[in-house]
Amino acid sequence: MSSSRLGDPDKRDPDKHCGPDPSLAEILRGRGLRLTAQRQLVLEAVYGLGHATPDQVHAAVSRTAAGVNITTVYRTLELLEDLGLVTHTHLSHGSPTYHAVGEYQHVHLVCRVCDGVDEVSPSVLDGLVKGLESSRGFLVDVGHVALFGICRQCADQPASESENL
Amino acid sequence: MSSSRLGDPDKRDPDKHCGPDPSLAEILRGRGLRLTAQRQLVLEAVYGLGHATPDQVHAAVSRTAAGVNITTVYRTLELLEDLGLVTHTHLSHGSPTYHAVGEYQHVHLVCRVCDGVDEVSPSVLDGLVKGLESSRGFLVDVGHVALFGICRQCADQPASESENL
DNA sequence: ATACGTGCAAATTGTTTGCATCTAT
DNA sequence: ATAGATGCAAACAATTTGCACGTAT
Repeated sequence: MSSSRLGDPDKRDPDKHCGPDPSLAEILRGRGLRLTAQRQLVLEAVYGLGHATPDQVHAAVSRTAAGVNITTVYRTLELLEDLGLVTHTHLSHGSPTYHAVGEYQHVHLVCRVCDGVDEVSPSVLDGLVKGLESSRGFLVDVGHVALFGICRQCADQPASESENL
Repeated sequence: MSSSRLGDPDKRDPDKHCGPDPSLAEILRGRGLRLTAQRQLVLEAVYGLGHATPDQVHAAVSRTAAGVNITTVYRTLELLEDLGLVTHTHLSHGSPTYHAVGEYQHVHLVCRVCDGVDEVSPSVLDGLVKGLESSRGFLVDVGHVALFGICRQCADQPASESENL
């Protein structure tokens, strides 16, 4: 509890993400909310991790500034989602996966066998999206698509030696 | 709640599901496992419900035969999944959703606003599936696709009066 | 008769809530 | 100075596990 060097927005590549970190303050201010070290850290963690569970975000944040409570991570993720800076999806079991909005969009390919998560361009969905929009009026949230199945490696293997991670 | 008519495989439309209920016994036997009332009930519940959480399955089973423990439902769902009779996906938050394998395939359209779940034919995915298979060698599990977005009704509305279910 | 299955309760794990304290503004 | 934010602990909810009893085979 000495002087924690928390107020450090650009610990990582500033141009690595399109998310406007500097504007976080403005967005918060606009709502009468406060800019805190924790909020910057959580947002940075989401940017840096690509996609991560609350627990993983907490771990990442803790690496930089120990003492940040998991409760705060939950609350902050919820807030950031409310602010439109991040969203979450459910890749496989358990905890939700958060990722930055505005981050380059990608579709998740989750392998049922090895649990690996791959990413592809959302353009693969173009046809599908148009089809559903015209036939059902359903607007697909391209940024949140997760497709489950079997990846090439696991499909090739005899399905028995998939014990290794 | 007197004599529980447990051993009753076709309480519902026998041709409503392609899942071979009668063969459950054989499948179990083949593995040295036992056919029990609970297992039949859980399987029937999944067939009847279309897709449901463990809790909903438990409720449905309890309606027919009170006293079946939620623990057993969990264990049985896991077993049935292992046997290849059911699978689960994650539609929105929380608990997983189980549904029968072999059931007519369908793609879920989950509305972020009203939380409604719609279904469409997997044929809408044909192009996508082929594309991913050739480009990535990824075999999409068509039966487990959930697409999130906004349904027609919610898209039309001014986004404020979406309070009604 | 015997091993598998079930129910019950306790243990885990993930997430939320209440409240006193702390701090950005 | 003051309302909002955080940390801590307790409350919750969902799922899993251990174990003695029950039952399909």
